[in-house]
Amino acid sequence: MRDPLVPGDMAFQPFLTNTASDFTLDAMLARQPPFFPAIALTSHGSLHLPVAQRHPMLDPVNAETILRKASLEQHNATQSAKLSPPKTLETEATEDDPKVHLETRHLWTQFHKFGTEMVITKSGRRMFPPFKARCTGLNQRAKYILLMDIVAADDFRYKFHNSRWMVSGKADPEMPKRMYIHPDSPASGEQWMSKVVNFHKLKLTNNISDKHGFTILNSMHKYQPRFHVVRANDILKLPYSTFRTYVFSETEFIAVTAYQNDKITQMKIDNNPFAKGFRDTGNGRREKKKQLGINIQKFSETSGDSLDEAPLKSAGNAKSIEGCQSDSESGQESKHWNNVGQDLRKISTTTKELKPEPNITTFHDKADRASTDSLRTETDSKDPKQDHINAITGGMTRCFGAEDPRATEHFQPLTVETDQSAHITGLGRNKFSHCYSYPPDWTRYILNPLGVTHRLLHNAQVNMQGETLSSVAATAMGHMLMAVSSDGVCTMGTAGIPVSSVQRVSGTSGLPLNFQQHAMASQGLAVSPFGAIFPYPYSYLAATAALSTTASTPVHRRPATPVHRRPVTPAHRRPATPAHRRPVTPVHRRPVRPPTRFRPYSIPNSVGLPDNCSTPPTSIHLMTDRDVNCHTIANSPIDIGLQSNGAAEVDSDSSLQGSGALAAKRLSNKDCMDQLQCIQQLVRGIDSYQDRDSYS
DNA sequence: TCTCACACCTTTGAAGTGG
DNA sequence: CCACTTCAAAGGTGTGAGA
Repeated sequence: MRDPLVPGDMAFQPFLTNTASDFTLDAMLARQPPFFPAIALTSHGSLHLPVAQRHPMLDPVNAETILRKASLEQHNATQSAKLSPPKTLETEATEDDPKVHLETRHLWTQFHKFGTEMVITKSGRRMFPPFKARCTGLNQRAKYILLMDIVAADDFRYKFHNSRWMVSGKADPEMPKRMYIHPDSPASGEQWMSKVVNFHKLKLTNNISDKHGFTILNSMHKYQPRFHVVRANDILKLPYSTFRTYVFSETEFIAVTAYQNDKITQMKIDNNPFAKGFRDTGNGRREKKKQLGINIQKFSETSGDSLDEAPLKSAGNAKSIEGCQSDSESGQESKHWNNVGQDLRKISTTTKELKPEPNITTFHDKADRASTDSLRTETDSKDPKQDHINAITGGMTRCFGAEDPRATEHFQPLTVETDQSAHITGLGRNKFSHCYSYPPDWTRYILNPLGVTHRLLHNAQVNMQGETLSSVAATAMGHMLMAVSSDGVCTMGTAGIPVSSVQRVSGTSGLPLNFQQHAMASQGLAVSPFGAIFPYPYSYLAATAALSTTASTPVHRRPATPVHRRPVTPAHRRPATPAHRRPVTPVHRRPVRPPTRFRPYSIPNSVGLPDNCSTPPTSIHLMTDRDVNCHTIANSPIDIGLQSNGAAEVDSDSSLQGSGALAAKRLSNKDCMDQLQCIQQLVRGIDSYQDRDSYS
């Protein structure tokens, strides 16, 4: 299936007029719908990103039918592929078989039961529950880049009415899509598998002009996070690398600017440590509120009235909350997830039976943490094949609410590969890829030596977020990552694709994700000129160092103590300052404080450092049955070419990471260098614009 | 429906302390 | 020097008033 191109459906303007001639626009338009929003420089030199318009809806019924058929076809194809796996240039030693387990599934499931809501603000909010995954089946020596993005789950706008989410109309125009690269990327499979991959730094915003690289979402719209595993030892190889996409249906959520469902609010308060102040057991306003409520209730009881609802949280629940409390944040997550992992290891080896779905509901109400873990694991052990069958035959549920009967656990991977041949041939694949936002011909643009302009379009977005990005780094990442987000054809893994997942991702109403403008923004992540990725505090430093620009205070930091802060440390914090201690004056301290207090988000050093591992290496293969599994059918021909070009695909020498020598080695590919140089030249113009803007 | 100031909380890491 | 404690800044959270 291929979307009809509707002329004028989306404004498509070249970002820089002097490069417009480089862009094979005609060829692109002839083959596929445009992907990019119109981007223009304002008079101040800042970038303006109008919201892209949508493609007219396809018939939802047709779309579903096609999706279902494509999924079944692909399932059959992959089954036969199992019998005779295709030969690729990958050696046996480097083969991998990634499986991904959603570590926070129990939380997600709880929230999903009531319709997960995610608050989005202008300044950006984290996701809660956090998206934490555990990977297994990776090649220990190969390097991987892990990414996450959030796509529209359907094409509707929702409203919360009568305590349930209802469709309230057609979706608003989509926001520019951005992908978040895990800050540790790239890292070896061993490193990824040795810990839980946490995407808690991903932030959501509704600010369309966001410059921090946060993921921009529309309020009151439903979204589906996706997890991508890209086998690449260098960020520059992303567009040519094999990558797989994993969708967990329970991570679907609705973006809101204010919570609608009180149950969700309460669950967030109960589970998010940062919201501890609002717990009934805390000293926050909620307690006062509750006290007030109790008084009212007492008054009501004494006066013969009764309240409809008992407090949501029982004492037992509070116990559970405390157990979950340490789950969330990075400081203690290692310990916690180590514990969880141990629990899982204990149980997962013995629970292989398919458990009925109601267990999920059951453990919601369990106060005892062990019980929750146990039950969670039981649900985790569901047979993935059964999942697949259910997904195929179970229809396409679109409901999303407290009465959501779906409660599906679709963990079959969506394998997305940059198999060029698949772009051109294979109608079935194209069908699917189409539905899954990977334009069939994308690789051509990656290969197209003249295809610089569309990269710049995405450079624009990368540069937008970044005071933090060096021009070269941003440029390199911009085009590469954008390429990944749109790259390749989605082929299905051996296990097939859950229709409902596809449906949600692509939009049942027929919205092809081709129309979503993916731009890899990575939320403050930057790529060094040599390909290493840094979190933005580092990138800030790196950028200033690399470009010798004047350092400015990062915009995301508060320049001074906020007025709303208590000027004096609370008494409970300083109850007994020893008299023998020298009084510390802030003036004495401050100059010493570095410009950023962020701890470097270190490249996982868990190799050989088990204490830093969330689980010991011995546990890495002890995943439950329901973890997703898929096979690589083929690598991108481009990828293969690069790999065979002398650059070490399996680069286990992490000590060289980011070094100039390694960078030179990595960039030995002439094409790559040429592209980079070309982009560098073109982006200088953007930088000058930005500099002028920042100093004005 | 959204924005913003706010109180309350955790996280973080430098400074301080004592053995 | 090292382990530990203290403490303040940074930043994450839901609330609630107002637009």
